[in-house]
Amino acid sequence: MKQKIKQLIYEALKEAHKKGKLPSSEFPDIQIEEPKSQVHGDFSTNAAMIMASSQKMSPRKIAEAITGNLGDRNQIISKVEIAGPGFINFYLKESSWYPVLFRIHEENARFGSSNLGKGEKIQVEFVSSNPTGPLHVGHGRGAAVGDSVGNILAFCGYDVEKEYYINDSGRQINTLGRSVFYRYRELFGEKIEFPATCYQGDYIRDIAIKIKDADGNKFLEQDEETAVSYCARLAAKEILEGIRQDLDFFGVKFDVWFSEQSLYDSGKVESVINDFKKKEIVYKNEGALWFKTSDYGDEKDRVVVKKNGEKTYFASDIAYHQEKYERGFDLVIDVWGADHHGYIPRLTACVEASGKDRNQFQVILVQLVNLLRGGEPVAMSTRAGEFITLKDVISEVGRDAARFIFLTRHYDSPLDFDLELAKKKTSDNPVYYVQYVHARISSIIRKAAEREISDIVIDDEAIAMIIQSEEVELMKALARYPETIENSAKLMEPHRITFFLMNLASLFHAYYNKHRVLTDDPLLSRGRLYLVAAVQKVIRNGLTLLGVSAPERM
RNA sequence: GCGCCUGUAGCUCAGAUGGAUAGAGCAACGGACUUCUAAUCCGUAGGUCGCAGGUUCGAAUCCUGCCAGGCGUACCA
Repeated sequence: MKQKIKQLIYEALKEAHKKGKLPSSEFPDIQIEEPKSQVHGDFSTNAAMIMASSQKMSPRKIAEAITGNLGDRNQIISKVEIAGPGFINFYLKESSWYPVLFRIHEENARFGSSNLGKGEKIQVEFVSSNPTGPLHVGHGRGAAVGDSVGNILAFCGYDVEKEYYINDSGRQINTLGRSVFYRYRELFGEKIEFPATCYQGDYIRDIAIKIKDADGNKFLEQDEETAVSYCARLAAKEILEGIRQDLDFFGVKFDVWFSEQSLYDSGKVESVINDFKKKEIVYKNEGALWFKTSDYGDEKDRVVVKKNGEKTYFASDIAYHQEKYERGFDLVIDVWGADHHGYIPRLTACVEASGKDRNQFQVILVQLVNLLRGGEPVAMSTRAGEFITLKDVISEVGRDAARFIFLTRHYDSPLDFDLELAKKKTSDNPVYYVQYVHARISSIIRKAAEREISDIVIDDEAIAMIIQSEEVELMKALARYPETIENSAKLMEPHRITFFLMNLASLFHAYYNKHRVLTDDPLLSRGRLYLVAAVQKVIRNGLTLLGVSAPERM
């Protein structure tokens, strides 16, 4: 709709110039806005004000030249006025919104999709939690954001792959193995002072018990290194399986599970380091090998190989990100917890060193989640192994509520997640508010079927019945959906969709309370049913992008 | 110290690329179910957009400085 108005204005500008009303034929990019207040029309433009200096005319004179030459072939405008310093306000006819409804019914689940991405290959990597313990709430937020961003980008014509990076190599895995091994020995009555650096959670003991049940005391007789390494492999596999299940439970699916260890096994890490040596962007100092990340804007250089010969986590990260581009991605998006933000410059450096542009790499930093219960912080001590896992949260509040709440904030701001609030089935809880719209409309459609108006079809007479101001507001909101999706994709901000849905829901509930859809007048009923069914389709469409279900009944 | 993020109603937060009188929800108060689901709606009240300058027709939004909070600043992951 904005585009249509914009086009009309440009045509008017050309026309006015042809008639000699405007001296310059240079027309800048004008903006069409939806005024906050109804008294300023359905749309307004600042075109006249922007052009004041280039046309060397007063804004009001320019505005007159525009309005005087406005053509309206499709008869969508009911009134145009010039207001304030030179705004031009457009008032549209109710009927100008009807095509939006036609499109929604025709495109249904595809409404709002686009070819913005033109098939560009994007990888979204998220969660990527170490397989040393279960997922917690923070991972849940990352999962909800990453999954949804992936959905939205795919909807906008990008070729998206979702990936989970498994940190199954290095010291933390060794620590995991030792943790399990100590618990295992304890099971045979050995008194062990359990190191504070080891993982404390009960799940470690559970794995030890499994090993004991399967293999008995076999590992007590082997040398420690072999036993630890076995425990590590088994525990990591076990925990990763749990993570997969939790994510599945949360409705998050990955296209690829990528193993860090595989980068070592294939020699990729080694070859990247050699490559960097050849390019002389790494150097030796005090026995360690450093990457000159400061040449690429990092505040200082970073170690790739430690003095003791061990490779740092950064080493495999360099290899990993290079490998991503070799798979043909035009853009790589990493979703990280905000506490990792110091890592961005050094990874940007490695992307640039690999010959890629720095804007082919983007990081979404998701802020912390504070878990509350009834307004009080929930004690979370990883060290003592006392924490509420993502699985606990989902079991308690439900998948839909959890996912929706994670997306009710810009990822940039910290989120308070209140378990009591998330469980509440009232208007405090926005999920149900939105889902309720879907259920209510489903109910209306069922009732309509009983009255044998099962086919939601439309004709000119029926649709012409849609004239109430609440109905126009609904249509205006629906018309905004495609641009909401587009902005959400461009900025990678799923919460824009969440807020759109809450707003649409609010308009619908108000309408529902004021007007009946099914009335004694069949024509009116058909028209309203058509409108309401469009609302339902858009609600379902949006919820799907967020990974939330759209129930028929509640 | 340096870097990143945040500061908008009592609380939790929206306000992309500057637009007209800054918006929701919760909490408070008062109303609406013989009618398609009251998990809903309507109304009232609530503001120095952290502070101070600057840019311009016009600033919550852009620039500078300051204040407050969070996070980071490892040969940890």
